[in-house]
Amino acid sequence: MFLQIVKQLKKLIAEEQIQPGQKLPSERVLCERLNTSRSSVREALRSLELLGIIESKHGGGTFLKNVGDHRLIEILSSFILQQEKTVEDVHATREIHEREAIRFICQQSSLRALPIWDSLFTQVELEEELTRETLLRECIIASGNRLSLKIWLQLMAYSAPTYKENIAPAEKQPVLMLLKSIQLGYEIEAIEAFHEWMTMI
Amino acid sequence: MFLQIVKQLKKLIAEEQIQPGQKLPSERVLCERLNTSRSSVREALRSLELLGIIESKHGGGTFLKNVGDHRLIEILSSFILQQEKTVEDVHATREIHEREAIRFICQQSSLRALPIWDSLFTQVELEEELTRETLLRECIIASGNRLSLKIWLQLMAYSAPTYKENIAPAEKQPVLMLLKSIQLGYEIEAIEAFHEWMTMI
DNA sequence: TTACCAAAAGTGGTCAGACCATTTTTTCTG
DNA sequence: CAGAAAAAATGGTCTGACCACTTTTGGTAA
Repeated sequence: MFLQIVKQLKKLIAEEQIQPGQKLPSERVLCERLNTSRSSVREALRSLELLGIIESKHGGGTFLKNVGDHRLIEILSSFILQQEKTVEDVHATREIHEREAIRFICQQSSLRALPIWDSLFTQVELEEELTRETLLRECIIASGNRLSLKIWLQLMAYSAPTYKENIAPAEKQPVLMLLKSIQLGYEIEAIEAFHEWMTMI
Repeated sequence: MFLQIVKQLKKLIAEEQIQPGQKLPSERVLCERLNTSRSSVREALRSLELLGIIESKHGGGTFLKNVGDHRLIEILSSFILQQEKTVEDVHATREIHEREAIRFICQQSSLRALPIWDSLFTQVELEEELTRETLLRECIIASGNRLSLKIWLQLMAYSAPTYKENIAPAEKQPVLMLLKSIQLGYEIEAIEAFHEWMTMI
């Protein structure tokens, strides 16, 4: 019956045309309309909340969340990680996503034209605060693959704290090379600069 | 507190070393051990059940399910895969892992020497049963990154049924090229053959 | 002893009610 | 009309109860 209530809730959301951000009927109303008890309704609601499909505010109500905010991929990633998290594999897999993002950007001239590259270039030159994590995240965001980004974020959680530190002056050169190569579409050079920089850690 | 209980349950499963198929403590025991009420424990359990992580049998108990049986993918598809972009991302991410596996193998002569390549080569030539899925899986297994394999297996669950079909005679050529290129360490050629083959679908 | 069956205990499924904390709405007061 | 106080609504938690089903236990008969 619990799964049935989840289905009924999905149906109700569709029928009532409840949009993201809007409020769902209260728990007490739901258990009347679905002809069940509040406990059962709550079990279904909490399940949907774990998935990030809805959000409950104490005293306020239950709201439908934005589609993009779903935590499904996050949960999926965290479970895949839990099974096999050999440190080397986590790093290797994270780098897989980083390298492919850079490759993809080099191949797509439209992505290389994004204002982000100029911005990053300037940041490095001016020695503003910029971490490895930020830089790599921007690369993957620019690649436009949101799933890859979500997976990378999960993998990143395991990586060395070195990534959270600001980029040291000594590292400026390879980073600049990396950015310039990406911006010009030099795939091979970008990946090599990327490798060189990665192995400095 | 509900999310906290989910965490505590995951922790408990890890600490007690409960293996897939084994029984979890009963709801009444859990709410004592976690110092909470049965309702709260049930809300957490039902959430994990919706994800397919556990399974409750009426009168029997609650059991930890096999990792492969998780319904994460199923849930994922029913909730977010309705969006075009998301589907594209899944395929793109799967191909990221496939390409990087091939690249890595090409670069490591020790991996290219694995007997699996001769075996696959023979299978294609003899027109034995061989699916795209099997072939790609063998590549990723050979790359030695178990985490990448796990992620790929999850993503593979979405892919077209075409992957489950045997490789047609017309496709033999690019597949042979792919295998030969990998075996010889011709990275560029391998990836191009791989692309050519992928786009045939 | 062994096989079988019934009773008992254990367990998840559902429900009802209560109380609390917080937010929202209404009402009252200046 | 504005602001504050009261009331209502809402989610969060807990307790106890009963039901349906399964597992275990114990005893009885072959």
